[in-house]
Amino acid sequence: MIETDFKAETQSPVAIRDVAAQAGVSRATASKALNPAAMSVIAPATRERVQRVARELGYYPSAIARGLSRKRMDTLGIVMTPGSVAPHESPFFGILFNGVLRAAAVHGQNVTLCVGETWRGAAESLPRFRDGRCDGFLIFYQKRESDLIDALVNAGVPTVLVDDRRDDPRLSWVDVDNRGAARAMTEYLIGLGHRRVALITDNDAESVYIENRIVGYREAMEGNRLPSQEVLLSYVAAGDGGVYHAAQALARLSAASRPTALFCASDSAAAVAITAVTDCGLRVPEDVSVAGFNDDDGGKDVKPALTTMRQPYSRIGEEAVSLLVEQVGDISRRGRQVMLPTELIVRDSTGPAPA
Amino acid sequence: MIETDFKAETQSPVAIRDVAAQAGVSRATASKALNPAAMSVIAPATRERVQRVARELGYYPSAIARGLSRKRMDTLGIVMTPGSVAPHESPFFGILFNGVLRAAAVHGQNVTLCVGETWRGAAESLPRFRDGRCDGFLIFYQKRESDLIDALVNAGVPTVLVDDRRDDPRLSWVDVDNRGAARAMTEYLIGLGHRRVALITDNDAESVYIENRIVGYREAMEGNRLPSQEVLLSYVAAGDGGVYHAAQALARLSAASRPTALFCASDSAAAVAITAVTDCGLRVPEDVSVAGFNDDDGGKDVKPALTTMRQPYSRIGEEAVSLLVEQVGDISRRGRQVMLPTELIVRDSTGPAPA
DNA sequence: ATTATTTATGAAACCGGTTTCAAAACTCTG
DNA sequence: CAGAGTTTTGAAACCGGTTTCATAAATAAT
Repeated sequence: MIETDFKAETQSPVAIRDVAAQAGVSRATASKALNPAAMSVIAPATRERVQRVARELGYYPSAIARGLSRKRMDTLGIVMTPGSVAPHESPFFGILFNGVLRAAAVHGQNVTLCVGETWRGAAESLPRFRDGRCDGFLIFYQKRESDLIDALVNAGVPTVLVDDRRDDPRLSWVDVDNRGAARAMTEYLIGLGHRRVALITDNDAESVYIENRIVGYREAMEGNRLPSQEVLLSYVAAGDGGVYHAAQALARLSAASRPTALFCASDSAAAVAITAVTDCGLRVPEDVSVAGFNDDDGGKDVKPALTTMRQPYSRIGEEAVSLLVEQVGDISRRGRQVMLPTELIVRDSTGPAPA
Repeated sequence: MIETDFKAETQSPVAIRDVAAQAGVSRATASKALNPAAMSVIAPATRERVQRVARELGYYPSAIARGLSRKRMDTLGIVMTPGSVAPHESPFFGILFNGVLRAAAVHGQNVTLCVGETWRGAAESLPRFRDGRCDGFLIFYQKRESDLIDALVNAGVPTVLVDDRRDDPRLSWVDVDNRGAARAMTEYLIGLGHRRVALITDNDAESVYIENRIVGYREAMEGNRLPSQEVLLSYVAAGDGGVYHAAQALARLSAASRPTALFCASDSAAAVAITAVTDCGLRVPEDVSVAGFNDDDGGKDVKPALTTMRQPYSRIGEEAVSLLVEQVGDISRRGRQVMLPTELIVRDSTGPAPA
């Protein structure tokens, strides 16, 4: 056991009682004099005296004590999977975080990271989610079978999902129309004359948003009476060179059966696909068009610059926060859904189908 | 004002007093029966009864109440600049986060994000750092003039810096030897026969780690009696096409004065530089070698695969956490420094200097 | 000058746990 | 079976704020 002779002072050693004593008022008065909401009740002279004393004494209010009494911590939790900050997903998180953090600041909310150590079996992590630290939760892109969401919603915990449409009417979510966007991208490629458009995903259909992109792709292909051609890679397989190999396998098919367009479910997958195709001696976009999704991975810097579907990540983050804050204030306001528009960004990696 | 008829239940409505009452014991006994540390003091029969009742009632302990009484929240704060999750920095954060989160879990600590809204003027954000929410702070790569670190250290708040060596003996930090690593990379390029090695940074020397990389580069150049050639771009300029233009400007110099090697201070900068150089009709690495730093940006997938200096991000995160946890337990344990080794990863973007 | 109002303040309870310490209930000894 | 020793338990104080409500002080009205 470690012996210590002086204590850390994360929490200021001067409490409101000290301020009150020094200013010659009661704790109640000091509290009111220091809080914007109740401030007006206190006589200006008293208020200023208390505030001055607080400053002089170096008083820092305890968020914990306040939280205990107010039953509100003004803190939002971001729930993420242990591996969700994996390298190839991180650009996305970076951008989303910025939106979330900015919006949270506007609403006067703090943000904390909550890692659910296990996906199935919410029971295990529920205590950490219900310990009062957070007033509500933002859940990003969960696997379909996760029971954490249900557990939280059933417990009446304010929760906003950042993920494609779920059917529980008690659940708030915000996302883009992944299905429509994937359909639009596919239609765009078909419109360029491509007949063999292959889909490569670097995340399997366990994620709802990927599932919806797959469906959107199929709708477009079927709507045009074209056969679909899909390579659905798991998250890990994709990170492990899977995309490269898949793209190369497709590129090596005979000219008659080789897809003339590759629709990748993420920008990073698209970047890899371009490399793979080029390595096979084919040109992008002259021989094969390659399209991405997200517009998150510096697609401008890829060569050729990536055609992709832009997600309004900042706005997604902002909307999610405001939906959540609303719900924290009044739980009956849950069950609202926001669908944000995507934007087709045409750059140089796609072109007319080869004659 | 919004009227609400039923309340959110982030915090469980059943408190320890309810468990105690239902189990027919006092709050004190219930508390002990439920806490691993004190559990052994309670008679097995009583303990089990209390635990069963707690389960049946759906009791979730309040971290807030516990924190107030224990004066410990078991929470570590990660301090970051508002823009530090910018797209081109995010891969790095993603990786670092993983290490931090994993280590925190091992130590039973929660992790929260703290955004300092302003760099100069710690006074402004200090209240948020001293409100008791976090037991200590992890500060990532600060600008040199930031006074937040001093403010925290002076206040006796446990703090660990993830950044290159600082001189305050009260400060704990962990980082790689940026100076040595940059020197090693430069020496490696010189060893390949390059005489004109240019340095491009996508962050100006206000950051200590960049400053040290610059110094390391200069040491190597001067040590070999070679003139240095530096393009130091600010963070924003770099994000704004600055790296591309700088690299292209260098590539367009006459063959006699053109650098034959580009040492970029980050992988993303290196990736852009490769594109820029290629766009000028030069080949990498035959005409110009390009090296990166960090090994964070999927350098394997860049074409040609990037030679770079790998940072042990996971270990950095883990070391930082354990240094901090140690300090939270005993503030006198501050002032420890850990320097981790980097590793030169040679891939295809560098080669012998052209004859 | 007295009473009615308004404004300012503080005593006390509360939020939901933990911890200390004394008392109560056992278990052993002799 | 008394007395000593050990194990269990609970009353009460505490952590540091907020909030309610009654009272005190100041101001206005009669």
